[in-house]
Amino acid sequence: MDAFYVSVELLRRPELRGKPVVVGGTGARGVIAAASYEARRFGVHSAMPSSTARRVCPHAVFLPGDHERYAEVSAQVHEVFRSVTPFIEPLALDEAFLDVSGALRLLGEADEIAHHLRREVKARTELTCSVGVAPNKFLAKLASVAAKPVAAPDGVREGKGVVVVRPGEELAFLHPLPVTALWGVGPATLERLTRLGVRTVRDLAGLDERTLVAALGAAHGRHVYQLAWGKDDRPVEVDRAIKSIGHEETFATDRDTVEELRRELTRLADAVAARLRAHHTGARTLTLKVRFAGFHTITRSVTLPSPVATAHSIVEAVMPLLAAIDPSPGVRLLGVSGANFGEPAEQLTLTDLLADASGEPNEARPASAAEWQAAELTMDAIRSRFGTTAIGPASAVGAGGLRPVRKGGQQWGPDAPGAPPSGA
DNA sequence: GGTACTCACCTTAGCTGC
DNA sequence: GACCGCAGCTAAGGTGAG
Repeated sequence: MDAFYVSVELLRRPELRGKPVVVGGTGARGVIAAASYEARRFGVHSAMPSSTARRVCPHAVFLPGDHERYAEVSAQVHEVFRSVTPFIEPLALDEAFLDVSGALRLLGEADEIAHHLRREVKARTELTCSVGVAPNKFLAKLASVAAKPVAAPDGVREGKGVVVVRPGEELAFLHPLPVTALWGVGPATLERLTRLGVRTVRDLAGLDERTLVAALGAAHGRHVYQLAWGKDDRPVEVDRAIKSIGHEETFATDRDTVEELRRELTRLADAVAARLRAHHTGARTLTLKVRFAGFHTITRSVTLPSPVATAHSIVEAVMPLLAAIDPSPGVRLLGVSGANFGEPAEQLTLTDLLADASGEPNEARPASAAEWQAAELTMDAIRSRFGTTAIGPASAVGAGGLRPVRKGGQQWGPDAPGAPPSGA
């Protein structure tokens, strides 16, 4: 999708069409999620700090993001995809790989299918998308980039909409591109490649594979070398199982006591646990992430004997890691994630819980793991009926009241004080 | 001096068991 | 008993994508 988040906002605000519009964090610590092509002319791009964007494009209209709305539109787009093929690998809310090799007889050549998709997406959502067609995923991705509109300082050029790379044309398409076009070449790899005199994909393809392995490591070096020759045999994966679930949050102001951090940790753990239970799984490895005021970031992890799926168990396991950290320099971000999935040791259902409700009165003793699980299952039930703000762990409540964590709820940084919350 | 969130994957190092 | 090589696991950090 082209400038997806901005395009969705423009459906509600058509008077902003043709103007520089950006979507993202409104607070001092926010970043840009998407910029209209008119804003990109001034150098605004996604992941740019909002403060920088305001400086380089002060006349742009800044809008908070609405993750839930984008997910709804994304679902509509994916319905269009499913009308063409069941072989879909979602890459992001606004991007997916489609294996259309099985639809060729029914719908025509791949480029005809691409135009069909663009028409259907436009008819369904009023949004435009760009489609890349190629023999493999990596080239299709690059072709879709080549199909997009271009923002130059002198104006916005309309994109081709569809770019097809036919078998035999791969290297002619690929080799003139800058090496940063390759998947896996970010700032760190670029610096190493620049030291080897590499600027274009052609330069890279001209190197010996062993040279690349020496410079980038075995896996990365071999991978990048294969890509430089247009080789990518990864299939379109329809059911990619997730391997980790996590939440992290940058605070509007730094936290500097363990007690404050414990409250934040409980909120984050509650959100992680709820998602683990929604996936009917638990996590054995728990990772704590702390970013200090100076942006130095550390991670600490622990692997448990068996998987857990309650906020209580997560906090209990991670709290010693947090307690060993000195928060006095100020902590700007806290995160917690779970991985190494497996079935949680004690797996109650809501039915078990209701059957137990007639049991004996509680004594003055700490709650058991099963009781914590029962309590959190009850929270799941209440939230599914009354919404995520209906209930939360008491130990997570701070001066600002209950602030539930939702996936994507604070995607682009803390809101500006006084501004309407993102998604409002 | 400013840099979000989520997820995947890799590298390196240390430890353990065989 | 000491040592070596290897595999497997864990921990921490880094890189990259969208």
